[in-house]
Amino acid sequence: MPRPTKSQPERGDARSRLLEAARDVIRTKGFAATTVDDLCKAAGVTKGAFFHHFKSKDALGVAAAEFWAETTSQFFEGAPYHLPDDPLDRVLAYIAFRREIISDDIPAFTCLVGTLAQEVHATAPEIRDAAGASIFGHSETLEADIEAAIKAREITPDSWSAASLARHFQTVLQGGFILAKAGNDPDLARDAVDHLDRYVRLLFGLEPSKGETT
Amino acid sequence: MPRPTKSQPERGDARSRLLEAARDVIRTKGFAATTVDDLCKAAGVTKGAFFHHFKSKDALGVAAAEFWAETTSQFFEGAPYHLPDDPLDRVLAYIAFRREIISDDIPAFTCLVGTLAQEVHATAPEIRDAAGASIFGHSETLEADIEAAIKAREITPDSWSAASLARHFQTVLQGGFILAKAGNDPDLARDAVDHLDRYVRLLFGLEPSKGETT
DNA sequence: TCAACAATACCGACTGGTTGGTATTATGTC
DNA sequence: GACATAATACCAACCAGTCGGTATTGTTGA
Repeated sequence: MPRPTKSQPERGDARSRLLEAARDVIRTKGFAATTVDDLCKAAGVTKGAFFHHFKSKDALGVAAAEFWAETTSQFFEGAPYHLPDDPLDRVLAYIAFRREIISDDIPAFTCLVGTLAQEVHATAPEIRDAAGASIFGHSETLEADIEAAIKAREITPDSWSAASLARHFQTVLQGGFILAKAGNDPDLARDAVDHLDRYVRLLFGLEPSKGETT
Repeated sequence: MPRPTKSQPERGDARSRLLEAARDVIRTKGFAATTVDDLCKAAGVTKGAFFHHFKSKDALGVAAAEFWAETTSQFFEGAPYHLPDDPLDRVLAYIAFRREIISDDIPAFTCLVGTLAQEVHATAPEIRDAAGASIFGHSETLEADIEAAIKAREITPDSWSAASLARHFQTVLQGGFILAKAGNDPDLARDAVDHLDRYVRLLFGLEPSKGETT
């Protein structure tokens, strides 16, 4: 008897299938333009299943943001940029990693919660706050390494903090995603990350990296 | 006989009233969540007027992006950051100006075409391209000053160009808008601009600015 | 071990309201 | 009266959400 495959829906996984569908469809079409039927079709479930697991479309939006926070934090926890002994090397490895995972498919590398926050910031506070928690929660995971790098490299920030710089990483990434979408060109996101790399090296008094051709 | 006021609609201005309404409503609710009736109500016109001037909702989206491009380019042409004699001073004055115009009302200072591009990048190429033309058209207006600053300050960019740095200005601004929305706090956009200011000063070998408290 | 029951998961037809868009008519201007 | 502009009335498609019902899984007690 063959084990059930992932594409063959199995009883009990409708909720997670819907969340995965939401992650993919909303990044492509946006939240408002995505219908409940779109999500059901993409997940291979019916409307009954949808409203069994989520009391409204907005509730799915919140759950999708939370799902994104969980899955991405696991993904980044397991990523190799934590390996270097030197904290600044870890910070630069994070930036290099973020550059590497920019693929050719725009919806595949852009940020669900950035999209959600942009779209619903004034109309659906619960979704906005869940999206914000994901973004700022992730930036907080960078603060310790930045703080350690400041100490290890013996620099004295003029008027910025580890927390502020960590948030700026997200700023540049989110902005890079917008430009990539506007220009329909993933290279624009890569350019953004290259400038971020250069900024951090300048802040810490390092030589510029060689590999970039912005 | 009193002159007609702006709030009293006059024959012939339905189109521009709709474009102004689109600018304000779409920045708040997003494009997909904004209905044609929303726009008619905000503009004080009827549906007949809407579809007289725009053959579809998407056509209005394109026109709104073009309207944004026109009005913002006029706004920035008339702004005082062009006054300094030194080109790098003009570049830094641009950044300072962008910081100044960040108000407390998020929809009032965020970017219509960034919102549009994010939302419709994969579903409405005409709107996306009109939005992209606005963003990249604006960044191109900065290139001459950056280029002149490179020459005047006799620096040799390691692997960046004036065009790439000009685009990065838009990256940081767009990203700052996303974080401001996600955190529901305009200060997050101001922090982004402060980091951009610091980056440019570092690139050109200047001392950090004093006034910031990021 | 197994019936009896309960809880959970899921299905899909249906509904009431909304949406983008159209057809027709009215009005002001040259 | 010809033309652009704009108001009214209307429509078919679509939307989020409901509801009655079924299938599967879990629990309980003898």
